[in-house]
Formats: sequence, C-alpha cells, structure tokens
Amino acid sequence: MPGQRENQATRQEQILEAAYEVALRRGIDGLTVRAVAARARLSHSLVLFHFKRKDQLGLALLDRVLAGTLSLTLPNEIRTIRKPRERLQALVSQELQRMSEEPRRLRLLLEFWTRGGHNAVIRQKIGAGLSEYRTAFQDVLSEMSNGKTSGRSSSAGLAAVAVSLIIGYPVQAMLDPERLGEGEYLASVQGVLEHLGLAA
Amino acid sequence: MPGQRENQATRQEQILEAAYEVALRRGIDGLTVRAVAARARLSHSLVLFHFKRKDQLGLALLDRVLAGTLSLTLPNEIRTIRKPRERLQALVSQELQRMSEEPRRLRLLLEFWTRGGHNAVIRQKIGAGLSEYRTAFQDVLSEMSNGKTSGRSSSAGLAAVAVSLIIGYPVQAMLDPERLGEGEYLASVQGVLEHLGLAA
DNA sequence: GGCCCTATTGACCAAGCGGTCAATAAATAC
DNA sequence: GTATTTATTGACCGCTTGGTCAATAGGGCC
Repeated sequence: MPGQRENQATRQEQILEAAYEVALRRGIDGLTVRAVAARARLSHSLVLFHFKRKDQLGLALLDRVLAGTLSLTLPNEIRTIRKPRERLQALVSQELQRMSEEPRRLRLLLEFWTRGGHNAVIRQKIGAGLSEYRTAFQDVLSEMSNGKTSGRSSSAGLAAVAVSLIIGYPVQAMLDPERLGEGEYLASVQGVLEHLGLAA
Repeated sequence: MPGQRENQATRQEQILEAAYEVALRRGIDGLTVRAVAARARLSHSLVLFHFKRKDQLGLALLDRVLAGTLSLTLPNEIRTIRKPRERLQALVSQELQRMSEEPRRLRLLLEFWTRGGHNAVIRQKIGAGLSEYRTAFQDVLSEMSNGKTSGRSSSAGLAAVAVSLIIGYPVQAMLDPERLGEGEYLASVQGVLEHLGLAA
C-alpha cells in the first residue's frame, strides 16, 4: 500500500546504508537491487526510483567507501612531531592500523578496485582518491628532504611506497590472519623506514 | 552432431585456456560457462561435462593463475650475489618487474583474492600460495641476518613487507598508470631497502 | 559385427536479475 | 476542495544464468 512517505534525502541515505551493509556481507556480487531493498525493508522498485539505475547506486556506494578509507587526517600529536622521519613513521603507523581496523571495508574497496579494470568511471574515481591520498603523504615527505630527493628516492616514489606498506598488510592478512601478526609487520615497516633521509 | 571427440586431458586444458582468456578480458563476472564454451567453440554442456560444476572450473583457473604469479624462481645471477642485502634488492626488483609485466593476470588474482572473503576454498588456496611465496623471501632474509633478527624486524615481518612492496606497485598502477612511474617507484623501493641489516 | 563406454550436442528448465509500468495514497499547490 | 505532483507498491517482462537430460555418434573390445 503506497502511503507512508519519507523525505528524499533521508530515503537515499537509508538505501545507501542498506547497500553498504549488503556489500560488506555479501560482496559486490551479492549487491542486488532486491537485496538492498529487502535490507531497507522497501520494495525493489523504490530503490530504482531513487537511484535510477543500479550502477548509480554502486557509484554512490563507492564514494562512501572511498571517503571512509582513502582520506588522510593528520592529528595534532603527529603534526607536532619535530623530526620529519619520525613524523612519517607515526603517520604510516596510524594509517596501517586504521586500515586494519575495518578489513571488510577495505576488501569492499578492493572489489571496486578490480572492477575498475572494466569500468572507466570506477577506475577514475578510485584513481583520483588514491592520487589524493598519495599526495598527502608526499607533502609530509617533501619536508623530510627539504624539497630535494632523499637518497635515490623521489618523494612521489616514496609516497607510493608508503601506500604499498599501508595497504599491503591488511590485504595479506585478509587471507591468513593467524600467520601474519600485525605487530611483527608494523615493526618491520618501522625498521625499513628507520634510515630514510640519510645520504646513500 | 556429436562425433569429433578429443582426449579428456586435452579438452580440459583447452577449456581452461579459454576460461583464462575470458577471465582476463571480462573479469570473473564475465566468466560464464557459456562464454567459455563460445571461446573454445564448444557447447556449454560440454564444459559442464568436463568440469562438473562452474566453481570447479573457477578453482582450476585459480590454480593456474596462482602458479603464474605467486611462484618465486631464484635465477643464478641473483643466487650468486654475495652480499645478502643486494641479493634481496635484486630479487625484489625482479619480482616487481615480473608482476608488472602481466597486470591483467595480477588483477585476475586480485579478483579471486577479494572473493576469498566469501569463499573458504579460495581463501585457503591463495593463502597457501601467498604463504609459500612469503616463505621463499624469508629464506633469503634469514641468511641476511644470520638467523637472528635484524634491527627491530623479524624475517617473517620483512618478508611480508617485501611482498607488500612488490604487489603494491602494479596494484596502484592499474588505476593511474600515467601518474606513477615504475622506475620512480622501483628506485624508492631500493632506497628503502638500502640500509637493511644495520644495527639500529 | 555387435556392444558398451565416453564424448558431444541441443533442447529444456527454474531461478534470479535489472528494469518498466499502471495503480494508488499522501503531500502540496492553487 | 479540487488538481497536481511526489513516493510507493506489486505485477509483470525479457534476458541471462547454471544445470539437467535424452539423443546420438565414434572408438575400443571381444
């Protein structure tokens, strides 16, 4: 029976939240219009009324996931660390732990990531988010070497390396969590970053 | 018209090859029984005759992908390098370039990887392959520190870090290849590994 | 030469999918 | 108080999917 209505923005948010939950549990494969509708206790027609096509719902969901994962916030405790190398180490450590906190969300991002190979819009969205995220690291790094490259590494290259180290752990751990301890990994990352900024 | 037959092993190999090509082009989503059959110029019933269920075909394909990506061969030029740290650097460099050579295959592996979250068999298969791959690095690393931990890093942790560095580049580059140069990244990786094995 | 086994095919099926549409009820405009 | 617009629903459609099955053709065996 049509009747009990709701504000449009609220509905869209409700549907998006349901889509997020469905995607976390069943993956993007399981993200069907009907599953989202059932989760939100709505008819599947209504979901298609608010998001004209399924992929629009998917792209809106991707935006939410990107905002949650690939956005870097630099807290005061870290910003005020004097030595640039220690500041970088603290930042990498923070991000590594943050990514590991919600492995299902990172896995969802990774699902979108692989689909970016066949979908230009997805590729562009994640590419932009990743580029922004990398640049944030690059800013911290360029101070480290006072503008010029440190050793044989450019700051852009080092930023990409930092990103590899950060997402590398949860991605590996999502397969065999018992064999790969987070503390062990984190210690090695810190060890590897220990001698940065010295002349080669 | 049933008639022109073929040896069983040959047929399975032919179907598997077709499945590989389909998956490379269209992703795991596009890997339908009918698409594989069409690619191999066979009826889709025949594909299901040789691989009883679709997921058996998928698992066989995963084995092939794993054998192509997560298997480490240590050539003589690298094995004979005297300094352990340089040997590791050369090995990481080789693997990084090898992974980047076939980005579509790595992307396919990554697609399986994310599906491991919802499928125990896939998770176990990739987990085993990854563990084996990591162990191979660990062997090279343990010589580096003569058995004891180097700095604050365990050899297991360092092996995982090496894997992160190796797969991190192609995974990032698959989204924005023009912004992230391989040489730049590789130089930074070498720079980061430069001071390994020194006391902290 | 008849027999069985294996490989192969096309026809078929039920389920699930994204998407459309007419009907309807509530909010809003006039 | 009527007309219009906006949300909402269930019924429906066409398509694709994985899977089954009976029919059939060839190869090997005795």
